[in-house]
Amino acid sequence: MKTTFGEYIRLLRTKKELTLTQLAAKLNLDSANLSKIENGIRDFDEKRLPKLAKIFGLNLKELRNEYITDQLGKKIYETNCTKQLLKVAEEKAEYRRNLNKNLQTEKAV
Amino acid sequence: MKTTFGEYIRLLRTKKELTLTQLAAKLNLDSANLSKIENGIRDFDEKRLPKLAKIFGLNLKELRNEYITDQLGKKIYETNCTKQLLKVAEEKAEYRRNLNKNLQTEKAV
DNA sequence: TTAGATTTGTCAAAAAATGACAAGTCTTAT
DNA sequence: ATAAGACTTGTCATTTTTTGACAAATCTAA
Repeated sequence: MKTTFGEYIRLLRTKKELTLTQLAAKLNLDSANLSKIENGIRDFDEKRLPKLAKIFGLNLKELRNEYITDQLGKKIYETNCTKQLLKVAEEKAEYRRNLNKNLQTEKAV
Repeated sequence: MKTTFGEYIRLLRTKKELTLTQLAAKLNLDSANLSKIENGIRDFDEKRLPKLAKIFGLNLKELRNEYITDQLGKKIYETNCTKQLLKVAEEKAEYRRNLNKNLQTEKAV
């Protein structure tokens, strides 16, 4: 998937020939806001992922992966983060994972 | 730098032998909150980066890079994003950059 | 113990995200 | 041309999240 999450939703929606109003109703949200989501003006709320998965018969885990990569991609884009810096960010994530691991073993003692 | 941004601040602060109260004053914030920042309970507010750079005689751009890699690293950590998914996220960032580029040229027409 | 440094808890204020609705544009069928 | 439906845009109240501020606790060294 090399689109934004909003474009992805639009793709799913049009393939099923649903209108904004119809899909919005299924998702419990306003069609105007869904329009903004598809157009990248607003974010899709993570708590609706299970509903979205169900509506389109998608695997929730995979959908969530689409979602988090979109979120991260957006942040990478917004911060103008180069590949080089992204590597540093990944190392810092790794560092946090280790911090957490150490906390766990500490607790065990 | 393979520490969190909070730890980094603490490092800078102790190297200069400043107390939380002293540095907090220079940064225009509460020492209790600075403590939380150093301990990773709260985030450092981006708008204070220029002040922070000045206080410690750091290059603002480099400091900002430390900051955004920390922010991204935190998000990568929190979302349990694997390296593989991170690659996807980077591709999506690239996609957004192209979207934006096309918008610019469209405007020109 | 006491003083200073740091941490933790809490709450109000500020900021950001979301929901809701009205009014607009755009397209298509008649 | 216009009427209907689909979509977009603007705005504002509500909700949620983040931040600032202060009190009280703990910790540490003299």
